[in-house]
Amino acid sequence: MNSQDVILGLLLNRPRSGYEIKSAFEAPLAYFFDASFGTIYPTLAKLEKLGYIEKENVVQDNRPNKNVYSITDSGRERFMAYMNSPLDVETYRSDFMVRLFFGEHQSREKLIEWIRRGIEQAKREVSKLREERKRWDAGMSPSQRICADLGVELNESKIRVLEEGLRQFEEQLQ
Amino acid sequence: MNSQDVILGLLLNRPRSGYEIKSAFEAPLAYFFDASFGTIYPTLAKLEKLGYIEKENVVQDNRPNKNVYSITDSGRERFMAYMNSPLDVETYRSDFMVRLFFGEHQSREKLIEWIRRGIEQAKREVSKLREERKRWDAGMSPSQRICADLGVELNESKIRVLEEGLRQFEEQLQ
DNA sequence: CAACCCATGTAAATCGTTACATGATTTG
DNA sequence: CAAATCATGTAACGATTTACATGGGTTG
Repeated sequence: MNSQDVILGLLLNRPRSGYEIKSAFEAPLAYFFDASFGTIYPTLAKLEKLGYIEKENVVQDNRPNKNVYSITDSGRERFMAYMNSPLDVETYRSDFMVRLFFGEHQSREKLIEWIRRGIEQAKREVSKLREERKRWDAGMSPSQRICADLGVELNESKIRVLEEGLRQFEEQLQ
Repeated sequence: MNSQDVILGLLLNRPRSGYEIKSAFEAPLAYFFDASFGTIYPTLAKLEKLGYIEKENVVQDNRPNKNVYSITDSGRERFMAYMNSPLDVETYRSDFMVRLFFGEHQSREKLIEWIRRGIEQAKREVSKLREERKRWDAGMSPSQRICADLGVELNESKIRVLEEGLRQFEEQLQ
């Protein structure tokens, strides 16, 4: 899976501009894949060159003009080939957890501080995801609802584990 | 955070060869960061050139010789600078979840099949992590235990959410 | 009028994966 | 004797981030 596959998937629903694709990377999709403008625009150019999408320039009155891309039959085929290809292995990359892993090389106070911040951060994330989940709920497919739920659940797991860890660190301080 | 930081962290405990570093990427660390030989060896060469680590060639009888690297004072400083630098944002990249997100473009049967496999996969992962957690438990620091617990918990969350999703899909089939 | 949103792109640099290349030793 | 483990590296390629560059329109 790469940005090509995901962008084709987004264009399968409806034509979009690069800017609109960027804003489609919100929860719940953003939780599992994200791309910046520096990826999106070159990828659109490449997909067009490959014949998977077509560009149409749309003139707007009150806003800058935009290039709206739609998926072609060839693009649909390519997307379906991706959907049936072998799954990539999942990766969860966490600087925060790596630092915890190396926590022996920090003071207990600092570790406690880190964990507290991690908990706060995860709580903010849960609020954000729940809010977005409510906001998009009507338009979500059943499988998208699973994605949204997982985003929330993963963060809640994290909160539970960190709170339990924090409790143990604090006990040892007394 | 990048492979340089993580490798320095591993060398902080004890000197290791590239091959030994690779095998240090097991649970729970591997769950949050991983590196291949193609990353490890060039990174070691770079770290040595930068003066963060030192190479010693160790001759072995029954095995091929190896290059064992130890961290220098400069390397320790560099690692501590990393530990106190701003946190990178976490990324959870999941091909599986992205395909679920685009699930509208698949048959319900296929989706059910996918979700079942996802559940099985997560269960295998839980077994593996629990086993490794038991195996390393004695030698783990308190914060490493948090890492190990989180690996298990995240997978269990995933199993719960997928099982609930599966239930809903199956209901609709009847 | 400042800040923010809309809108598109490029270029350099970094980072990492995969495959290739090699070879000794041990274990079943 | 085959397979697995130990051991080190390179090279090509692909992917992505970050910063740069530009500029119109809207909103408070």
